[in-house]
Amino acid sequence: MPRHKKLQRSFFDRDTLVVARECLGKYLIYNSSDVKKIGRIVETEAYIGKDDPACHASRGRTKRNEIMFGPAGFAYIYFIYGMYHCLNFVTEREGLGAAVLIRAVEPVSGFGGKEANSLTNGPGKLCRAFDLTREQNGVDLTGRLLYLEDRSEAEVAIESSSRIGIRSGTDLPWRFFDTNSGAVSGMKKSKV
DNA sequence: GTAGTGATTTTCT
DNA sequence: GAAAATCACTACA
Repeated sequence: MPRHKKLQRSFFDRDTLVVARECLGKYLIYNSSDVKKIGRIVETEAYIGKDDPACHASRGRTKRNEIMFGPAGFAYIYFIYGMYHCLNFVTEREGLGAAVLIRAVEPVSGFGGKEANSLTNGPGKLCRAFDLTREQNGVDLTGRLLYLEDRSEAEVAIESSSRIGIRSGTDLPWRFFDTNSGAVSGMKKSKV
């Protein structure tokens, strides 16, 4: 059985909630100039255009969220709060406007020797650690630069809760995280 | 220890 | 002009 299986576009081209849940435990690989950065995904959130007031796509297609309306398997990276970026995986069919927000990963390698959880335990922080900016917006997740690997490890203990950091739609339990990881976010006292 | 607010820029109304 | 899928720092108990 193949140990390091690169995820194909068919992985993303499914129900957003399923993709969000199955992203946990997968490995995010980013081949920047010379350094190969690897992180294990431990926390995600689902954003689905229809019926989701918190989704950027819920108020129609704009230039910023255009990527989300495209085909599955691409990276949607947006700039927020003047200083941070957030990484998403576009899911489902073209024209729907759905994506999975990557909220936290565990550093595996490529982070200057100091692989501390505090480096990547938040949407803005992990983008800073991976050096992701809007230049990577729209990158093909099945290409060579940025992709996911399935390393068929032991099953992940998954838990879900309401999403963090949004003002509407907080009643939807569309946040998924690895209960055994010490790298999940939760800025303040986000009670579960 | 917890709680609150400022930073800083893009994007949309 | 206001809000935004955030984070870090400060104040106070």
